[in-house]
Amino acid sequence: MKSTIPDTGVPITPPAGNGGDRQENRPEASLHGEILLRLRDYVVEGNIAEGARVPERQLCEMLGISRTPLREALKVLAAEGLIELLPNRGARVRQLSQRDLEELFDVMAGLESLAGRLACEAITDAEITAIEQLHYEMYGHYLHRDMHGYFQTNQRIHESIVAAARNETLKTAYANFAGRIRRVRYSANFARKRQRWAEAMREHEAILDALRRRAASELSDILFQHLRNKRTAAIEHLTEPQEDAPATP
Amino acid sequence: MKSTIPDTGVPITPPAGNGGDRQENRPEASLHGEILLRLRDYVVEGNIAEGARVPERQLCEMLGISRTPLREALKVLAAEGLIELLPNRGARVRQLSQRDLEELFDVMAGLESLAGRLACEAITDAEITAIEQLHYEMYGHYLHRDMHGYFQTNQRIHESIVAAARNETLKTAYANFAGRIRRVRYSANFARKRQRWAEAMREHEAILDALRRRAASELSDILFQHLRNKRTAAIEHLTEPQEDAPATP
DNA sequence: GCCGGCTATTTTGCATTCATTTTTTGTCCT
DNA sequence: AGGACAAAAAATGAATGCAAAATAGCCGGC
Repeated sequence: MKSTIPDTGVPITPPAGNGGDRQENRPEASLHGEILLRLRDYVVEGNIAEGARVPERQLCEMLGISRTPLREALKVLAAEGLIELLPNRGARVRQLSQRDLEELFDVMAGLESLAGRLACEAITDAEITAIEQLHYEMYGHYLHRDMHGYFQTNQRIHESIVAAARNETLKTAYANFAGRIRRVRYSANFARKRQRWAEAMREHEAILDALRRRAASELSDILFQHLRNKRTAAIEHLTEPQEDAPATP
Repeated sequence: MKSTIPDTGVPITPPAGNGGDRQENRPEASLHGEILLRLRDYVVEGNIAEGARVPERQLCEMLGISRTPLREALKVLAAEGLIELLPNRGARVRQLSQRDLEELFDVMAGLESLAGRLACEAITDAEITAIEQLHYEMYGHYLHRDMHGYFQTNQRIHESIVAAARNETLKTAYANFAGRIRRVRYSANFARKRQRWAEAMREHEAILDALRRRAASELSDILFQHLRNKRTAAIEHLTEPQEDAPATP
């Protein structure tokens, strides 16, 4: 796997003194960065139908910019897996097949499983307490059949675990994959089955228990299985959409 | 988290019939795709010093193209984490701190751990046999103190496990993270310590054993720990570079 | 002699323009 | 009327041009 770039004979070397360089990390500073953030949200929120062709022209006037920064943002979104770029035929919102979803869920499961493992090494008692708090809050939502609140709190719990892993790289990757799935989650709220719901609560209790004991391997297993079950519920839901549980008033 | 894109009132909908659309997945078809592949290899192979500023101008004439496709490729590489783009100050090869490396290794560990878990569900006997074959081959390299061959075969084993997981999404993510680390691996070949080497061999045997028994959780644990140990060896190596084991004749 | 401010040059960011490719539309022929 | 071909229209891909920011070079001051 050798690089095919013509060697100019001029080795590229650093400017000899860039150790304590300031970083200036503000993606929204440049226009393409701004565009990237807005477009990403726009896509993740499901404003564009799956597989819909998105003419650059139209997006340009929507955003009030020229095509150059837009195209740069599109390339990045494609790299992130949110859209796909067909040569000479424009950008489309990526169509997720059932298989894609399964794969995504499994990867998410792996990442959360990892997060749990790492969290056991670094999490503080205070953080555990905070998660317990969220857990009770979620339990309340469960009792009140408040799906929306339940999901929101559930997400915060999982995010807390990821945060406790003290790994920014993991956190970023997690956010990326979560974004890809969120598109689907927006249109279809799965896991509405009562039975699955109760099961999830029990699993969450097991998670907390393992976390308290800092049982890394065990927590890793539980988290993986928990996400695996979520996956199953999600796929089932997509296959035969309707179920019980009326929408909250 | 609401999108900030001005709503033109015109909902974007798909062209009503794009189910069996042909896909045409050839990244190298377009120029920016070609550039992307070449630049990525170029960076991964370590041809540019860490933290080196890379003027667009220079890269353009190196590649014989204009700035537009180059800039698009740079944006993607930045999204992949290989380089970073400082606003108004150009692209730099991403400087990996020790912490970054630790994080990357842990994420890799998580992904391989996941791969092992999934592989247990889907791997065929033939695939296991193939991995055993690689294992013996690697053992030969070990006995002959052939570091290069050892590493190469080692890598093939790990790739085989990932492949056996039957998850393209995972495979892609794995390749991405591997690329980020490979940069470092190119400049510094760690894990040269004899003791660590022997340990790694034992771990590999345990991996094979668990794989044969399709013991998912167990394999997951072993793989994670294996990568964790690799991480430790790598970090140690970077801290105090030299050790025993002379270069192969 | 060294540091700080000012100007000139370089470099980046974005818009615009040019060249292909694709898609659409219109026409002709069967 | 329906389909095939061809030309027009539109969209994408890449190059160029222009404004703003950053870097470097220069001069003066201390």
